Amino acid sequence: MATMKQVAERAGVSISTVSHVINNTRVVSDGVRQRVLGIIDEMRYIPSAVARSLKNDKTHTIGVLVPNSSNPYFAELIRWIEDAAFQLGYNIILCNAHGAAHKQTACLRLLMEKRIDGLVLVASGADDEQGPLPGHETVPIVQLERALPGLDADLVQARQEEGGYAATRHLIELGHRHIACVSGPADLPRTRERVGGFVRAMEEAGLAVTPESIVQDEFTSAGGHAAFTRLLARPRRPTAVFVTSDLMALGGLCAAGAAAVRVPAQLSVVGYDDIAGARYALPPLTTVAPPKHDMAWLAIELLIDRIRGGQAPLRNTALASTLVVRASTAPPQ
Amino acid sequence: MATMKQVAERAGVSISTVSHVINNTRVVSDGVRQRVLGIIDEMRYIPSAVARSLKNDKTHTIGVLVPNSSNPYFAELIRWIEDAAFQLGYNIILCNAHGAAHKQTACLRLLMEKRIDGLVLVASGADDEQGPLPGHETVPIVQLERALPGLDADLVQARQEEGGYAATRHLIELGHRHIACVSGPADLPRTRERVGGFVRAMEEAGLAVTPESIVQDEFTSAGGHAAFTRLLARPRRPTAVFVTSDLMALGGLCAAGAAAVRVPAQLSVVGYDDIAGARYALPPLTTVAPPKHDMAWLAIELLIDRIRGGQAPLRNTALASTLVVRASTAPPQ
DNA sequence: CTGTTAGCGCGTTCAC
DNA sequence: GTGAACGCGCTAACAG
Repeated sequence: MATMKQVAERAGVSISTVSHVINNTRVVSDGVRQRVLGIIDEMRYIPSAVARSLKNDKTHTIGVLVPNSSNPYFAELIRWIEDAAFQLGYNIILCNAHGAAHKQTACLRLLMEKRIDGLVLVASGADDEQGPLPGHETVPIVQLERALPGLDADLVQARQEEGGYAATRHLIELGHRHIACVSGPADLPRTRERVGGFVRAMEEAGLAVTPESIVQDEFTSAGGHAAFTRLLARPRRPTAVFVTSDLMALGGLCAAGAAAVRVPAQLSVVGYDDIAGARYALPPLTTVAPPKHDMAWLAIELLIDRIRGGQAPLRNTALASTLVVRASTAPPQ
Repeated sequence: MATMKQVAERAGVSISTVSHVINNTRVVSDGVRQRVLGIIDEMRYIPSAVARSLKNDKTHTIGVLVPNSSNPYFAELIRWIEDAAFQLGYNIILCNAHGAAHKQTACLRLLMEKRIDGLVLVASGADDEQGPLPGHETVPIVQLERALPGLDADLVQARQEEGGYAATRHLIELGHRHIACVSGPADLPRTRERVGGFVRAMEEAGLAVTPESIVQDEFTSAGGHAAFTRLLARPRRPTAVFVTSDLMALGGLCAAGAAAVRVPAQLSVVGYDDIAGARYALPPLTTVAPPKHDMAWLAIELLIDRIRGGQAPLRNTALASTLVVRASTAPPQ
């Protein structure tokens, strides 16, 4: 790979002239400029961002650390993050923490070595297993979706509790009285808040929330399938279910189909996340849609502002989600 | 952020001693080693991979360029790629080309500036709009899934034609005679090959493939939905459909449900890709499963071998896919 | 308008 | 067992 020095020699000018031609950082006579540009092209010279980074102390690279990038919800978020970052001149390094706080720490360490300019963190693991984050003091962090207990960093999230509330209200307004909630593991904050919204709506409507109103399982389609299977086997089935994630809800719809329970005729289902698959589920899934695009952009804009030295006080932005009503909900029979 | 020099001063040793302590690259007396390690910890020193890269001409970073990372198929592939790369000591920079060859070129240019050690390329755009790839001469490339016409690089793929053939055979063996194919745009090579397998199986079985046997639309759930809607409105409906992607098939199942066409009783459906959503579709989707995990690992291993200077002749590996039979296929009524 | 030069943080050769 | 010094490719301050 050609270097600036080689280009300079070949063009018969100094290194700095080449540099200035490339960066438009001072006036260069047109003749020289053309000649240099020609040589650059001819030698297929590509400037080294590595050397540039060493000099400027900026890599124009943002780390993105998520629990699992193949989860459709995160995948969609990442796509918008990449989009926003790229348009603003940044690349992203993607890491999966696989739900384990220790792997999260290991990834972060590597990202710090690579001298990322900033980090978008969608935290992994339960709160109580969080270790210290290497390098938090030196690199701006924006937390997405979930706040880590001891971490002083900007936070962009959607109002989870409100979403759970809206979803449950929707079911109540349709006339449902016997409503269950299928949720992921209780040690994940987002899940907990969504369930909180469910409980609030229920109590507000004077509907009882018993321990068996809430069924827990893994935060996956398989988990949703299992939870629904248990739920539907009960002697007294609910007429509606609020599920704390679309992935689980999709698994649930599948289980309902297998059990010959018709949705929404016999059972209404509301999901959460509005992943792409929800729209084409059978029936199309009513769900709570967090503003993924806006969250991603806001997170990146916030982060880049910090990277540029923005000293605004810590921001904690909670965006509103919208209930998307499709065909999986209807009045009870 | 602390530097090696600062650590050295604080520890009262030379820079090179610190370096050797960190890299275990020569014997250091135990007392000094411990002291240095202590200071490193105390100062929260983290070595700079940027400086290291400049020196060694290696970034331990791999570029991953895909059409759209939020597509579940690519998302799953990326997850395995990240996994493999991380375990072998590499990070990935993720870029979306959004199906446009020119954006692909732009991304690649940036990746070259960042001096990625290698590139995993899932090519975007139609063949005829491909421009030259900046820096192909200097950086090893492994193509995944799809070969670019003029590009001499290793290729890892799954046998598309064979998959289309197996899917169609499955339908034929179930007793179907009137089989349609719903495919993505014909200018995408993968689609074309899958359709090729469909045609071969049909002809081999003496079944006519007429122009109207093949319905084309966008490579999305919406496209699949639209294609199925048109297909099901025909006076003489097929009894089975081979769909060239799960995303389209899922949209198709949704359309079938809306048209009150029962799957598989009235219509068998086979998809392609085995994305996570296929397993929990309604009914669970029979589909062709490319070995995503193996493809990702093979691609990364090949790439890293090249990065380390491997001079083996160009490898073109085509892995077998497996037909996963679920509940969306059955004999015709 | 152009050239010279001093680092950026680190690995490595050579000398002690 | 340890240190001094050079250079990776580039930017920017300074000099002309």
